[in-house]
This record gives sequence, structure tokens and C-alpha cells, in this order.
Amino acid sequence: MRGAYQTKQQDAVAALFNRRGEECLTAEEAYQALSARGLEIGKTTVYRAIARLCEEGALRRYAPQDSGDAARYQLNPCRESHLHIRCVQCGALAHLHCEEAEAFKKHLTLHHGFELDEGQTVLSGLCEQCASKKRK
Amino acid sequence: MRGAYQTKQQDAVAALFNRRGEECLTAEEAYQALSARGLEIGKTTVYRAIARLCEEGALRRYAPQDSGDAARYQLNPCRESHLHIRCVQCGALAHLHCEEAEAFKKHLTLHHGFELDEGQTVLSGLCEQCASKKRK
DNA sequence: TTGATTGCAAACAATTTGCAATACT
DNA sequence: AGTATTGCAAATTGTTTGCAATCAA
Repeated sequence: MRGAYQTKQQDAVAALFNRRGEECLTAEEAYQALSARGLEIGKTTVYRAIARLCEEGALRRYAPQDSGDAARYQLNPCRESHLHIRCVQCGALAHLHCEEAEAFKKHLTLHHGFELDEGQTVLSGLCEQCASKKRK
Repeated sequence: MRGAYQTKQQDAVAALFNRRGEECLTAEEAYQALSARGLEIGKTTVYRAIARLCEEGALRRYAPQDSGDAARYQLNPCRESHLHIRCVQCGALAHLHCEEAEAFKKHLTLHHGFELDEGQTVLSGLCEQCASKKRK
């Protein structure tokens, strides 16, 4: 039965992401960071620990945009049911509490038969600062 | 200088996507479809033709959500961007053409200063079939 | 003790690249 | 003819898996 034992490797991976807050790390980066701290851990174990944390909902996975890139993982900011918007430039993450989002979700259900999973959806785009920088 | 010659392989790949309309194909699927039509073409060439069409803006690329999956490509219908909804259960991808999505996007811009990038955003959730299956 | 976890090495799969043969103009 | 394109095979890379050793309970 999985998850029966508590190990220092599992704990270390979880602790690393907790420490990093909203930062997005690849599995490789996590492995490097832990190794740099002197922890003896294999890359395979890092992958497995991350996979588990994702299943538990503690981490969120961002698919790599370009082929050859690695997936990025981030502490799941909150599991509350509301949408998140994420700046593709600076990585900033914001929470969307508004009627319009609720209304849009309802529209998807009613007219498209699509049940939006807010916990898994992240809207990508440019935040105000990055958008204005880009215009220059 | 690239793009100097017109070849039947390049034409066939472009024609295939044109024929398929809004359908999303993987490179492998495109390769299979072309081979089935009796065209002699290598998989490498399919990859290269698709890459070129993406650079030209003729195709749009969707990054694979799950590791191990392949990227999907779709005819870019005259730059008209729209949101996509993806079923986390069966993987089905659908295109969202509706006023409500446009209105929601506008709302994000006006009230949240967030410029939604429809090309990079995929709404996750359950499609009609999978949702009804789950209810049982 | 018992079964879960680790970690190396090997396996995998999508994609890219080297390079000689071939096709386009 | 000259060069862009093709396509096989080999290389790359992120990730997963087999399996024997190790560790937690």
C-alpha cells in the first residue's frame, strides 16, 4: 500500500516546494536543489515524489510549451474553487473571484455540456505590468 | 535558402491539414494518414513540414498535457483565436466559439488588466460523455 | 518480519539531427 | 548544375520501469 512509510526523501521534496512558495521548478531543478543541500536522493525518487504530490493535489503540473522542455511543478496555491490566471512572462499567479467567471462557468455547463474543473484550469496570458512593458 | 522548392511532401502535409479543418492531429497521425493515402513520405519529413507550417503561422501547436503524449497540430483558421476545452478524462479537445468566451476575455482585460492568451490557454474539465459516465 | 521505498541502469517515446541520396528549378 | 529537400538511422531528452538492496513500521 502506497504512502505507508514516511521517508526523508519524500519529506524533503515536499519541504522544498513549500519553501519555494509559488516558484515553478522542474524535476531536474528540484533534484539539483536537494542535492546541493547535501541530501542523498536519486532523480528517480524526485520524479516519483513529485508525481505523488501531484496526485494528492499538493503540487500542480504545468506542461512544457516547447518540445524538449521539461514540465514544471508548483505548490498548488489553493484548492479553492475559483479560476487562476497566470502571467506567461513573469509567472505571477492571481486568483479570480468574480461573478463573470462564475457566469462563464455556468454557460459552459449549460450550453457546451462541459464541466469546468477550476482546480485544474489556469488561464494563461499577460499581466498588466508585463503587457505594458511589451508595448514599449 | 529554405522554402525555395515546392515538393509533393510539403504540399501533401499542408493539404492534409486543410482537408481536416479544425481537427487536431499528432505528427504520427498525419504520417499515418498520408501513408494510408499511398504517399511515400518519411516521418521526419512530416515533422519538418509541420514545423515549417507552424513557423509560417499556418498551423497551431498544442503542447501535450500528459508526459508521453504527443503534440497536436491544427489548421490555424485565419488567425481567429479561440479558447479550447479539454476533457481530463478522455482527452477530447473542443473549440469554443461563442460570444460568452469573447465577453469573458474582454472582462478580464478591462477589470483585471489581464490579457488572455487564447493560444496558450486550455480549460480543463469533463466533457458531456465523461461527466455522465462518472455520475453512474 | 513484511512490505514500501529507493536508486541505479535500462527502457521508452516523441522529436531532432547527421548525412548521403534524391528531387526541384 | 547547384542547392533545397528527403529519409533512414542514430542521437537526444524528459520521464518511466525493472529489480535488487534498503528502510520504515
